[in-house]
Amino acid sequence: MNKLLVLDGNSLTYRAFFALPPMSDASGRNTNAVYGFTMMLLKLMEDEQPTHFAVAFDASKKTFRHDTFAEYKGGRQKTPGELREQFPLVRDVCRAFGISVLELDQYEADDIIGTLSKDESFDQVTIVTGDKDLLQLINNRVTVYLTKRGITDVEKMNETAFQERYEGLQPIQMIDLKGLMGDKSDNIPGIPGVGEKTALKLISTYGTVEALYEHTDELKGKQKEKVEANEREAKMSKQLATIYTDVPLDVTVDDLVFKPYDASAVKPLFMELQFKSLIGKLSDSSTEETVEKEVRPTIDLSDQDLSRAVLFLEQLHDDYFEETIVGVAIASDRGVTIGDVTLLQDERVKEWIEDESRTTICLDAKQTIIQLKRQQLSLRGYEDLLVAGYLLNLSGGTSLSSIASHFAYPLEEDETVYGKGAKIKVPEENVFHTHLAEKAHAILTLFERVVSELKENEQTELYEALEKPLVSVLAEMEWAGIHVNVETLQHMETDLRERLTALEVTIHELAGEPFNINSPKQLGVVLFEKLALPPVKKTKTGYSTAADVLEKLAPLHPIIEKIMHYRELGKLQSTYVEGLQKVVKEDGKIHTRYTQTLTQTGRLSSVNPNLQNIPIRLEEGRRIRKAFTASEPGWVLYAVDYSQIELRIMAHMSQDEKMMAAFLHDEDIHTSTAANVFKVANEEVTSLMRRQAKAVNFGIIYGISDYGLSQNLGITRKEAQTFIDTYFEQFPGVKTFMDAAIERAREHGFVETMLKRRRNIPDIHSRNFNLRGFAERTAINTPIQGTAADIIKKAMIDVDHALQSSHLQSKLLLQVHDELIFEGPAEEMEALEKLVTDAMEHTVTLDVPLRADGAVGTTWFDTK
DNA sequence: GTGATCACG
DNA sequence: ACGTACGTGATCACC
Repeated sequence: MNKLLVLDGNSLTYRAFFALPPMSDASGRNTNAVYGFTMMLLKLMEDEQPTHFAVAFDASKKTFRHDTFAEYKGGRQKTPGELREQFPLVRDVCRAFGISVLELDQYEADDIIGTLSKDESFDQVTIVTGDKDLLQLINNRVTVYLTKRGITDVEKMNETAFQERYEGLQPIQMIDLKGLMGDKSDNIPGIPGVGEKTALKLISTYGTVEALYEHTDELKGKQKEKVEANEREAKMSKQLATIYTDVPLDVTVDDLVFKPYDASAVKPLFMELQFKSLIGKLSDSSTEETVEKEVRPTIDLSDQDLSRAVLFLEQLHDDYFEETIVGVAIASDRGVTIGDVTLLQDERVKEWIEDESRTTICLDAKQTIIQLKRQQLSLRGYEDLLVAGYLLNLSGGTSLSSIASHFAYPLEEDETVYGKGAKIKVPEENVFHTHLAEKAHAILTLFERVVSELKENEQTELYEALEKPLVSVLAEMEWAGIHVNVETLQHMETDLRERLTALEVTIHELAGEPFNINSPKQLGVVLFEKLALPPVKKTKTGYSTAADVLEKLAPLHPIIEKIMHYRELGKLQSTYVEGLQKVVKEDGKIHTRYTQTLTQTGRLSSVNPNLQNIPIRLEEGRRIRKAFTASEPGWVLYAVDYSQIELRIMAHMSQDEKMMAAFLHDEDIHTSTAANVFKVANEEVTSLMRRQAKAVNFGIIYGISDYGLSQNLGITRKEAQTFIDTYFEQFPGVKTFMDAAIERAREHGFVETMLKRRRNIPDIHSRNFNLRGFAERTAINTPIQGTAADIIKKAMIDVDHALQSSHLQSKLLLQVHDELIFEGPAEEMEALEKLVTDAMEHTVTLDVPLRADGAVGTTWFDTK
């Protein structure tokens, strides 16, 4: 059986050139496109095992198509010199493998491929290209492999796949489709205003362009006009798109026979091109022993140009306290060096990393700093692509791939290279090293682009003075960790286990049967079917058994109270008592990781474990905090939080007179709000009035609605609405501020914080009531929550500077949104308290004062 | 992997 | 009439 493999040389070389970072050989020739093409070649030879093999190239001069249409392929970007000079090398590689190189004056590679594909001496023909035009050649003998993103990945298109993609059309109808829709990249005009959708419809109705023009009387309106006015263009476009299959090739089938290649013929060329890692892939096993394992550095580490270069440390999972480094990439304008973790111990590399006079561009500087610390290396001058990209508030989150796609930079997904889930692994060396090189090069290129977009947004200072310096502050906090007394947790575990077992027995007795209390489904059946309690609320999947529902049911059955208690203790046990013990490291500490590039508002988040949601509201849970202590004998903890920071920001931003006055007079804000809303003196405010005013104040920050407030206070919507109306009457500045925030979002499509942090709010114009309502509340909440985040971040940097220039040993350990937790020698506490509260209260100046309150304790529990 | 629940600011 | 409070992460059950 004859099997022909034919490659579109131009298309694949172009693809490789743009997909790979620059590479060069010893004599300075560019080789990235040759390298990519060669990888593809090796893979195809192995996968396809062809009996015949050819690579077709475009003739460099004009083709017969230009006689038909002078502007054919007009408006194309000139081929860059760095690419043009690589074509001869690509041909050399083909010849070295014994593959026929075909090109012919006046014809394009497409036509040569078309002609070969029609030769019935081949039982099977496989065409590899990035050009969809070639799909017209598909039939039961001919398959087209289209290149996808990346180098060696292809999409295999046979008749079935084609019809699936093009709604039942025959492959040959591709030319009719092109006739109508044209092709921008080849400058084929088609019919203006007709795109893929319309073209597909017309061709599936009439079959061909010619048939369409015999039935134009069946068309209507604008479409009829457009089609009729462009008959000449459509027919010419079809002609241009038609691949010519009678090229006078002077090769015979026998000329194309492909035999196992002679590795000794290829090896010298690979040596010359410095494709050392590819030599190992050649089929002759005798060559393998001579291959050096390491990828040869293409850049010189002592080079001056490395004053700004990328250092990228690859991990398979994100926990940089646990994960090993699986690969290292160093990239500059001069090229890329790839290695494994041992590269970091190379003396030249070490010196380079620790050189304070230079800047290291990182994808994730905090990850890099911590991983280097684990290797006893320290990194000072850094840039952080993810942190910078985060500030652009791109849709789809912050990642290398989202930043790449924002700038239309092609990059293979990690998932395609490493796999996902349980099967995630480092692929074979070539694929892996290519991917590392691509990523490192992407980081280098994208960083500059992000920086210039930040400048356009006036966010340069936000990055330079806030987010960037915060990275190393967070790294220090994470590295320090917080000490946990595991014995305390063990005692709680035993105690809770007994109480949970007892509760479980009681609940099963009350239910009359054993069931899994932790299963909302089973619990729903017991409560609402067996015990016939009234279902208050439903979820998508069934009855709701959430806390607010249980609260309403509590008076109806004694089991409810037990379940509520069981839930409370169960949560403490599994999430905190057991969960925290699992993440205590050998040093007796917990090292959380802060995510600086996740939230939509600018807050941090904390993972593995989350130390920003340690219980405090309920006494039972609050005891968890007894396990958190200082790390040295004689040291204590100090916790300090901003008092009402969000409402103070609201007062400042809204300039509401009454609200500002309350803070300027240092009044209790909820009492003051209550006095205004209920129109009584401050002294006459009852605890119920204060509680309700507090709920209204929270509602204000969240972008209030009558429904939300009524749910929170357990009152009717009407009553809630009355509260809101009275509130806005008393605080008209707040109302004006809220309306203005929504208006700003409508006008600009985004809202901003005090320090120019941005959040895009596309849904503000939605016709969907829900989405729009949500967007409006976001427009109100984000500037407030986000400004609070700006302020505490700035305070952290100020505190860090103040501590560094002091004689104090105290360290910042944790941040919990509006609260900072420190540890230090007991005798330092007075000085620390002064230094910290001073920095926090004066890091920015608002039109109302900022207040920070703190307390010292031997455990976190005691800092109250 | 998703949804429900609940811990925090 | 519509059906929500803003922002997170961990655990469990269940498909």
